[in-house]
Amino acid sequence: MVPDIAGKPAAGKAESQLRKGVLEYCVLALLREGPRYGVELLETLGAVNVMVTSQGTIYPLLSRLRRDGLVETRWQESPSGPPRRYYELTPSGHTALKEFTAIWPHFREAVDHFITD
Amino acid sequence: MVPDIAGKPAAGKAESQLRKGVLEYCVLALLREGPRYGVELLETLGAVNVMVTSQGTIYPLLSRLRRDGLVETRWQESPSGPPRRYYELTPSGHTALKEFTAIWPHFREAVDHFITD
DNA sequence: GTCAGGTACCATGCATGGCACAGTACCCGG
DNA sequence: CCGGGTACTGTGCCATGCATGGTACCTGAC
Repeated sequence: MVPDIAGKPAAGKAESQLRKGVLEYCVLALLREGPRYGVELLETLGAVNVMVTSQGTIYPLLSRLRRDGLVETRWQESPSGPPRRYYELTPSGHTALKEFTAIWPHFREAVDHFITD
Repeated sequence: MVPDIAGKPAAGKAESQLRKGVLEYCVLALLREGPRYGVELLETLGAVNVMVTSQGTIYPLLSRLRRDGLVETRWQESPSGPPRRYYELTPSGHTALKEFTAIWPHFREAVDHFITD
């Protein structure tokens, strides 16, 4: 067993719920710039405080994306260490990402509207 | 049985997941301006497209808020129709709302950061 | 060699929260 | 007294983040 990334011990309940349904699209967005593998995605997301997450979140998420045909994968040797599974956007993945980027601004402004009196 | 608010037949999967963990605080935010009852909250939220939801969402949510001590309620007669249960923020509710409004900007910008290349 | 430690991946089970569906109760007008 | 509108409640499903507990591979020290 390996303890998850050092950082903070995972955020509060609210953050966790916020990530639901967003993490998926953040991952898709990262893949827009080229193939990435699991741990790499985990670290890139973790670079932004509020998106810190764990392997227990990322891998099931990536499996779902693969199951739903939004990404494709291929194994590739690592220069040092075990082989890595690289994830890559499919056309469906691009479409899903575009749909989200279209919705997100509306959602964001809706929340702003209610939160800021 | 009563069909839910006319409007659209509920949005897509993505919207539904986005609402998770946000709806709760939108409701708290609305209560900041004074006591409101269930159907009223439902309509106010529904005025913003992306927040359209149903009784099946609102009432369990309100029950949770009450269970967790974030709101208090009192019954009040309606000028026409069955009595209404009015919801009101407790100190805990105010605190929870403030915590969320502190987190939300970070979250919003994190998503923007990833989504917009 | 072999073995400890780091890297990378995977599977199971839980809690949460939105939602569909179904039901109850009250009030009014005809 | 009864149909329709208003308002509230409960149950069960599903998706998702997360904790937990692995497995497998590689490298370097000894």
